Amino acid sequence: MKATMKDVAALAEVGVGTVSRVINGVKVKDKTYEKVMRAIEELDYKPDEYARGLKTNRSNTIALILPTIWHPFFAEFAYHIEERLSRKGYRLFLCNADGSAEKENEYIEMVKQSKVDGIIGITYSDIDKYISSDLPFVSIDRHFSEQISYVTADNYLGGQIAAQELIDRGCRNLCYIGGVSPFPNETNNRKAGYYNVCKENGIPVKVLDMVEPIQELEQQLEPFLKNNPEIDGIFSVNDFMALDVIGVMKKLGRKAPDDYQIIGFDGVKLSKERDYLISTIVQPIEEMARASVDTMMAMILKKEEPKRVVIPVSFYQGETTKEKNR
Amino acid sequence: MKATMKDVAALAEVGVGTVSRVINGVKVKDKTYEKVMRAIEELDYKPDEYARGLKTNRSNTIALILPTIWHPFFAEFAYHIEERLSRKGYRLFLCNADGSAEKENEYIEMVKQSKVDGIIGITYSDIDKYISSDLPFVSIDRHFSEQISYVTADNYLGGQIAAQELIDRGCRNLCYIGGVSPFPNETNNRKAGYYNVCKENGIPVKVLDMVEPIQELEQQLEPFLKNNPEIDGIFSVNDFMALDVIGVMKKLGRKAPDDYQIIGFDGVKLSKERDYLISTIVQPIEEMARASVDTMMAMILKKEEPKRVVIPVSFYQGETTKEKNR
DNA sequence: GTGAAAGCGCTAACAA
DNA sequence: TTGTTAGCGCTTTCAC
Repeated sequence: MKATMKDVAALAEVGVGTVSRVINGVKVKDKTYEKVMRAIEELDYKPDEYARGLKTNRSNTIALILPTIWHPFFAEFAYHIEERLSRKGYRLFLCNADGSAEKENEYIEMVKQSKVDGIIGITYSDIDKYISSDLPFVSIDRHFSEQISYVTADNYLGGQIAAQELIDRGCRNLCYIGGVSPFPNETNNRKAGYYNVCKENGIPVKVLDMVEPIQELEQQLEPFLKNNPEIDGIFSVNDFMALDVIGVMKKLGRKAPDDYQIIGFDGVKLSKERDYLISTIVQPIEEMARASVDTMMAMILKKEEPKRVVIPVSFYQGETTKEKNR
Repeated sequence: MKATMKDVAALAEVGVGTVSRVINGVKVKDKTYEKVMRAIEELDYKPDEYARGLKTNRSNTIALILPTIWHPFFAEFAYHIEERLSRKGYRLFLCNADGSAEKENEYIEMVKQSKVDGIIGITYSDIDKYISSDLPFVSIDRHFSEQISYVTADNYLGGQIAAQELIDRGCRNLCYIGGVSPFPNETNNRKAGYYNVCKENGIPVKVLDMVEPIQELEQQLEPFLKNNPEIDGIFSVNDFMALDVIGVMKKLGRKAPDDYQIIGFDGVKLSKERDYLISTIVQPIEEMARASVDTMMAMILKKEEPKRVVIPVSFYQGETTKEKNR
């Protein structure tokens, strides 16, 4: 039988209010504290979070809504979020929206009645309408309105860096390969930053923008790459896309970094111990997770206003670009 | 202001008990049902899970304890677990134990007072001592005692298949590359199955077993591979290890599948859409997740006895083994 | 500094 | 079939 606060109070010969005070770190007489702690120990008492939550309307739980945990970028993000939350005594609800706006909203609804203290979300649909303003919400990589906090990597800067690094390595015919989503998102900024630096340097830049969700990727990629053999530098919207491009190029008998150079985006790693897969613009995922949790905590604990956090990115020299000449 | 059951009862002009019945699907008069539903709609009423949990001692929440979500195998597993649980109206607590027995136990403790309905765990320490027998627990890939359910892939079979496939492809000097953990686990069976098939066929088999946690992997791998140049077939304990072996072999100027052949284990994919990385023994992760959730549900809902589930594995022909001659 | 008591929103037993 | 009511285990006034 699980011990309750009443049992503890009885054994320690105090009132339940006093036990509650001890649990919550409210000052009591040293002697009383001792007695209560001994009783807690003896009975292996653990406060019931549900009874507590019913009273206080707090749950020490954050919901994390992701497109899918089955992707190294989101998995790493979730890893860091969990790590920081657990350090602060918070639990994590994991929610895979699975690319469906419907499931995103279902989760929002579910999570509301689950009494979570806040939501951290990488979401693609128009979620802001469903967020009540009193539930702290931190959006990753997506800017809604002034009412909603967001944390994002500096995508525009990333595009700029990618262009500059390719140019510095001798590329003179650049291209961008990405997708267009029905929902506005930050990846457009990657393209814009890239494009502008190309223009400033008078470098021609071709663009392949595929409509998402992307069907028959290879059938779109192959003719584009075949018809534009002059391309010697590629920036792709993310690392996975870059892997696909590399695969198609291999079929065409071209190999990076000798025959062309390519830079991805994200800085995906298969696990903590493994390295980046290719040359890429690295998003500092751990920092983003830290910023998200800090922002969340500020909103929950100090009732602070929503914040906007933009975090710089950096270039990682992998095996798909040449060493830079100095 | 959030609506409570009392508000709904008042608006519908019924008692709270009736509202509760409607919510819980207990039969009431059609007319009454209508009235209550209209009031629920009108007030946008959502039952408070905490009040409900306090009363019923159920939470509709399962804890998933993993070494780390930041690994494609665990991420895929978590993905499928979440998917199936959410379909059944359950929520998922994500817990990264991070390779520490301490953190595993902390989570067990935390989760107990969080009133989860059950725990699904891929754990490495001696967790069984801390599991009270009344909390449903499903262990993945690890067999504790008769009191505890487990779901595992058929690791022994996987080892056998790996040996047979290598032999069928003309390999005559095999080796196994893996690690030894201080905690007993199922990977030993992979090795045993492999080893036995080699013996039965009179094929010599070298073994490199590194002590976990593995330090300076390359410094152990390189001399072993260099000193045993006759090796033409390798089975490694998992896909990541295989990638490391492939990396070192590349340095030594040897390439799969022409210079040697290698088979991994796990069937890791970077994401749902992407393919397996190498030739490998595929664990049917989705099936394992399904079996785990089904077992959990049977224990929670029907109070069934613990179960033992072993699921077959299969070979995937990737680019690190030759086509089989027929 | 501490105990007594009200009540958070719900379920389930009981009575009608 | 339905309404009334007693708590689930805790926090938090309010007196003392």
